[in-house]
Amino acid sequence: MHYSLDRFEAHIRDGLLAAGVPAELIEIVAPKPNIPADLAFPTFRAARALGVAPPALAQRLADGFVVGGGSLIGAVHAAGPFLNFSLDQARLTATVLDEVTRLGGTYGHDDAGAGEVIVVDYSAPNIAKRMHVGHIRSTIIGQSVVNILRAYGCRVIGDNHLGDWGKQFGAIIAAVMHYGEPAEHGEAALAAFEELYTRYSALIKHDRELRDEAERWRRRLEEGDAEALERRDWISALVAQAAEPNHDDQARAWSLRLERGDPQARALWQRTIDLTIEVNDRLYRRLGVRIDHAYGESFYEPMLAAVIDEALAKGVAYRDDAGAVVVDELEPNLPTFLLQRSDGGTLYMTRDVATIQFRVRQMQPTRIVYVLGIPQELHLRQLFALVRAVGYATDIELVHVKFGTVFDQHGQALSTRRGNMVYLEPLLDEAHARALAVVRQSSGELDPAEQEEIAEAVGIGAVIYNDLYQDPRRDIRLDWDRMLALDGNSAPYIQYMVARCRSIVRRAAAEPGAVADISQLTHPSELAVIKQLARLPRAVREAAQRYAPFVIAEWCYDTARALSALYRDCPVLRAEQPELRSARLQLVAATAQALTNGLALLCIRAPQRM
RNA sequence: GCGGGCGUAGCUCAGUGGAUAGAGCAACGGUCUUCUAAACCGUCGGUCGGGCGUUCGAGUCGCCCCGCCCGCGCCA
Repeated sequence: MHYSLDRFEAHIRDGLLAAGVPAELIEIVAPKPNIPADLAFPTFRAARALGVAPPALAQRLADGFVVGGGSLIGAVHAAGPFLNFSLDQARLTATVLDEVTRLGGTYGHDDAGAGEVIVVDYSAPNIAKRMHVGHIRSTIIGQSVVNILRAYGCRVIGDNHLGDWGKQFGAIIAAVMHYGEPAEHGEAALAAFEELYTRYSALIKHDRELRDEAERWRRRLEEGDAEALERRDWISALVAQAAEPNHDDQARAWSLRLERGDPQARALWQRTIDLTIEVNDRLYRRLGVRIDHAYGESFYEPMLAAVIDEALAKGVAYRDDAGAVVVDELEPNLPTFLLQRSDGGTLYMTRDVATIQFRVRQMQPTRIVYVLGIPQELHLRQLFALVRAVGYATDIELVHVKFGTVFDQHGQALSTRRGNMVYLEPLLDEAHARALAVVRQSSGELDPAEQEEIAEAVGIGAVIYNDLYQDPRRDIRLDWDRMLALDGNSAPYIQYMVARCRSIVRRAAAEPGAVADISQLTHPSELAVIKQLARLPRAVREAAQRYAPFVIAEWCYDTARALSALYRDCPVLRAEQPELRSARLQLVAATAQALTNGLALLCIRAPQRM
């Protein structure tokens, strides 16, 4: 795909080559915004190689630069050691408006990623739990990365690696066996499951404390401690009690029974999966999230034995005295980890290895991208090292798109037990409610159903944008006002600008228009918007290469700001000339289109009215 | 201890070797008889955590410190 700025850069490169600058010394950069140029060639390196002073070289190149016919280069001038290039504004305007109008919803999209097949692993909520603010990160960042990679031309397969297996699920079954199955429906049922899980975890913790205490006394007894000797009988009873199968053992036992197909365990397991998916789907729809597959950890159970055997056979892992399968010293400074528990049960790691093997066989990806939190970094490093060592994914790029942790307003980790957990559904409802209050105030004339629709797009857009507008590696401290902000650098600001454009276009449609004369678009505010539109394709490429939705968010925000200057400076419907009015109308329509495309990559909808 | 991340305006953040380091929020002051005031304009605000180095050029790269966060075998 060759967009206008690509041709501009190509023309500059050709001109420099023709002037005798060797290709390897040509470096074209975007100047700082305060420099009155669109692209620049810093001559330092070339000047040194050619044995002249940089300003002299810049001047010589500027004097002799040949601009071909039809070129997008408007002006070339030396500024000290820099050779600055400005766009031919009339040609740029014509080209960009043509591109946006012609491509519509695919303006900004590319074919540079063609040939890539990328599996993106994201969202991955746990079964029998509600999604909370922590999950929104993987879900939203993941979906946006998927959208961006698709726009880049890659074939993308999204997979929701549900947490539906392992000892954690064994604990849920054990808890249900202990307390009985919740009778509630929907989200309330998930909350009830969480409650059981939390209570059961407390029992496990209590058992562990008991075991520790028994161990302490046993040791004191061994050492001939006087008090211990006196309480000998009590201690042996304590030790015996601690040695009994406890709640943790039961959780592990249930995870094993589940793995081995126990009908009772499987039936309960299936019910909770169905329940969780039903509840989560509603949230996904609100967030504009669609994930192609949801195989889940359980799907890989039949492949695990072979994975373990192969790791053992290849000498990458060994079985220790207790029966656990250990992976050791794959790389310097890479901590040892397990592939199988000593009781024969499998682990997160085991299933992740099988998952890679399956994806490679089934989907033949060129890349697998994990959208996972920073705390999982070590796990992924171990996983990647292991599959390389076993030879499962030798020529496949394995990528960790990482993001920081969400903390509460005091910097404390979110936890159900602390009572500071923020769940996704109430968060979205709150965002909707706040947006609705503003809609009612400023768009009271619209009918209530449309007000609801706008509030949903705006409120949820605000929440999504809050998660996508910055580099995701930073930790986030929860701040409701910022998360639900409806002004400043926020989705509602951008949506509002789009709505203004559409309002103008709507009003204009009522009256007949003249033929547009886009050569009249010469106001600086008009040109600023046109240049912004020209930059979308580059933003898409950069975002795709960096897995960075915030690059798109930044483009949207800058474009919206440029638009607001246009709105201030250049009346559209009351333009001085009918031909100018039509030209501005075309520009405004193109801007709304490009912004809508950008927001779509972020899973944010742009309402017609606000 | 080892490994990873972060440190830029009061707060939240851009800035991926180039020119005078930029936004938003907050604060203060202005702008609705004129295409939507969820907006716009202005003011205030910086030893880029500290040091040394590499380079024609460092917020950006390397090394050493300081501070905060995270992770490091039978959870996921």
